[in-house]
Amino acid sequence: MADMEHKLVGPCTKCRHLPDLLKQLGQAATASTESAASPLAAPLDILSEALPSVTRQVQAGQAIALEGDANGHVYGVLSGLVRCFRVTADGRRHIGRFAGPGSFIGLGMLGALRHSAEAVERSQLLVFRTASVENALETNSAVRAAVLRSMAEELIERERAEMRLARMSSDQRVADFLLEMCRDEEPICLITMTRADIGDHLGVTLETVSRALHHLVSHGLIELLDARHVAITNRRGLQDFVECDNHCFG
Amino acid sequence: MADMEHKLVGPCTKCRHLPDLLKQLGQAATASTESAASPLAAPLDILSEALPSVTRQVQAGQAIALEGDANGHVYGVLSGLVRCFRVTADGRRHIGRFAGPGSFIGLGMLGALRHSAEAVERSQLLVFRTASVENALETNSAVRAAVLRSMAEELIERERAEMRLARMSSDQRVADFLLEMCRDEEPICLITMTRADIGDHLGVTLETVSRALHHLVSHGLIELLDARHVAITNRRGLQDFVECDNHCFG
DNA sequence: CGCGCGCTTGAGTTAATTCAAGTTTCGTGG
DNA sequence: CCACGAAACTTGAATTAACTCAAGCGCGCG
Repeated sequence: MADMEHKLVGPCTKCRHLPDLLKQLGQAATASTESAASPLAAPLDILSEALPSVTRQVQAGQAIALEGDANGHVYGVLSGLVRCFRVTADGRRHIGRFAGPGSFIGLGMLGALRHSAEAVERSQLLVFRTASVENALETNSAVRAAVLRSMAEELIERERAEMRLARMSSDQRVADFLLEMCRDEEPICLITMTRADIGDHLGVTLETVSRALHHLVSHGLIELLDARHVAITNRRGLQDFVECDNHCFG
Repeated sequence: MADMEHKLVGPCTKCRHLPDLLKQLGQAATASTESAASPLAAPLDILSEALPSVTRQVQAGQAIALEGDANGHVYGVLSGLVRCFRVTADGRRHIGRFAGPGSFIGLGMLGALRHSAEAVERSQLLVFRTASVENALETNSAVRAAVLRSMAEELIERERAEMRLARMSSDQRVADFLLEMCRDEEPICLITMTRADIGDHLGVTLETVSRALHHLVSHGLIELLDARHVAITNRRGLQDFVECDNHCFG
């Protein structure tokens, strides 16, 4: 308790007590403002302007869609986080991706949804009709570009995940996952999913995720403020570790 | 040239000596003719009719494109097999996919190619200019549908690969891989890639691939006629094994 | 304040790897 | 056409990374 105190403050409740650590890591909060002026409008913005949609609010843990659904909806994530997963015949779960703000679920689904979707945390969704998206694909050049771009981005995301699964040690998988989740400069990152979620995404057990996180801590690459708050204290080191040969420490 | 001649007779040189096994497995050679009447024209056919292209012949082992290429080409595989791979900083290779007839390489590449490509066996390619594909996307509805369909199919392929990597034992990975490679009814299948290729695709070592194949043999699911010729003697059993809980035999 | 879920940590086990021969297959040149 | 060498494949033995099982802790929620 007492030793936690100096760690607590920032974007969220916990982080508010940590201005020193923030400064020490030297990331200006103002740096993020420039990203607002994006060169290309975000695909989700384009779709929401061009097409009719309804917003939907879902609570943490709530189901959004089920694998096999052919109800003809495409979802855009406005805020929060959604896990997209499948369950195997023997009951194990694989989380194919975590869809954060700006991501789509159900694009190019070719008939039926291939993953179930649940909110990891409270999330806001934009719901489109698949038919209207497909229609706009024919008539609206901006929508076309947005959809193609999103699909290509999803492909890139999957390729990264594949590389992790095929070629990395558990420690490296967790390290790479952290880098993917905490893409912005902000060094303190709130991990809203559980260890089991992370494990089911990375193809390892939840115990292994826990151990890997602590390995990263003990090598000075990250700090765990509490179970859900990770400070990336050495981003460069993390990146090197992911790309490096010796997969696991000591 | 002359050595091509004898290949036109049957599926392959080796298989000609195995008519009894073929009959025994009871797959009528005529069954495959119906697939010629496809409901939708194949994406590659559509592109080749709508766009200018040049054909390119590549020998086994020959490089087709390099990761990072921004030379603006999209490749369609007419015949043969192409491995699409990356090499990590420490020199290990990951084969993201094997592109067979009908597959595209470089669609939706968003700037630069994300994988190098090499022919596994002698292959025929159709080479398009990326710019002309992108142009047709705007003006040609059939091309649009074909490209979207191909991208969606690639996504499905990757998802299957991901599931394998994340959730299957080495025996199951190899079993599922065989099912993916030998999709047609034809029970005897020529595997043109090496064990190392398969291993680099499935995220296991080449020794493990070899062992897994022999496990499958000893459980009566497949037969190895020689190193490269696999007979799927129990397709249903293979499928069950892939979906089943007990990942590995004995 | 207590209960439950999520997280951590340890000990023993196992699947897959690494290393190391040995064998087969294939292509090439004599 | 055969012999040779290289590449691919197989198989075994020892090692190790990750898993399973199990216990204990801590935080948050009712």
